[in-house]
Amino acid sequence: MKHSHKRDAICEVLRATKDHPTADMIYERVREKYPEISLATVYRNLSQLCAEGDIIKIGANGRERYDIDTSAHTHFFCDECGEVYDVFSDMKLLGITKAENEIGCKIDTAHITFHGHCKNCVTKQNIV
Amino acid sequence: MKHSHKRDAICEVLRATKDHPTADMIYERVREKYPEISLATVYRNLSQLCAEGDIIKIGANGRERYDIDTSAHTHFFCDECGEVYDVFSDMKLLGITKAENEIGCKIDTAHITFHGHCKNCVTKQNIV
DNA sequence: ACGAAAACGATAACGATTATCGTTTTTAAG
DNA sequence: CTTAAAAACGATAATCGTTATCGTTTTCGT
Repeated sequence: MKHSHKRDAICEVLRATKDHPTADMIYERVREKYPEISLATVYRNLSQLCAEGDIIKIGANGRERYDIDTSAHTHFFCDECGEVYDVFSDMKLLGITKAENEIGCKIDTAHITFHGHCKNCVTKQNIV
Repeated sequence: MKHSHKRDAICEVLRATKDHPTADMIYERVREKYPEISLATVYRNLSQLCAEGDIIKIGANGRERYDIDTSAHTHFFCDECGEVYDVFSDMKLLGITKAENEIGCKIDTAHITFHGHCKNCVTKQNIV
């Protein structure tokens, strides 16, 4: 729960945005305050923050993104511009028990992600 | 739709299994028929097959896996042994329209993946 | 103030994937 | 069957995101 100055600055960057930045986006933004910071430090602290449950990692085609909001919510990936948005509406998934019975497993979590076109990209399409 | 011999062999490997192999698992298996095949050829053909919609890629922590079953189904990832299983039970997700309204987007697809412990690993835990 | 522990920066290493390029195989037309 | 163009190939270099190493610096508790 105790953070170094640079680790704090990384959290600060994450708190200041809703765009789910990648490691090097975070690196660039922290450099405004700590121009000497190393990319290794960013990665080291991001791993640590994940391990301690302070942030979450959301994988998107080979590139990890980070979110400081660890509450239960869903992510929407725009396939046009690549942006990632939070969705806080409650989602209900029916059929989990049936799935567990089908393959005899114990399902701990169901990960739901949406893909499509965000507000901006939908209107852009309308113009074209 | 027309395939080279090696591309056919890759499809054959995928047709013969339900374990969603990674690129180098496929490489090893195709080598039984074509010992001289290059890993590059495996990757090249997998990309092509994906682009043509003959197979699908399912990303799992930095390592891609491939599935020749392109019908709508869900995947279960065992967090203990790393196996990936198919789930064909129908799933119903309620709240998509609410989510679209919340952020003003057009949701094309909802990706659902399950995580937990598979049959084998659940029983293993009981012994311990 | 001092020693241990934690954090750091630079950079090498890593693993998965993609790109390059010269050679071989397949295909289609004559 | 020959031939020329297109497609596919193998070897390997390159790329990209991430992790590991290591010697130095900073922080923390006493």
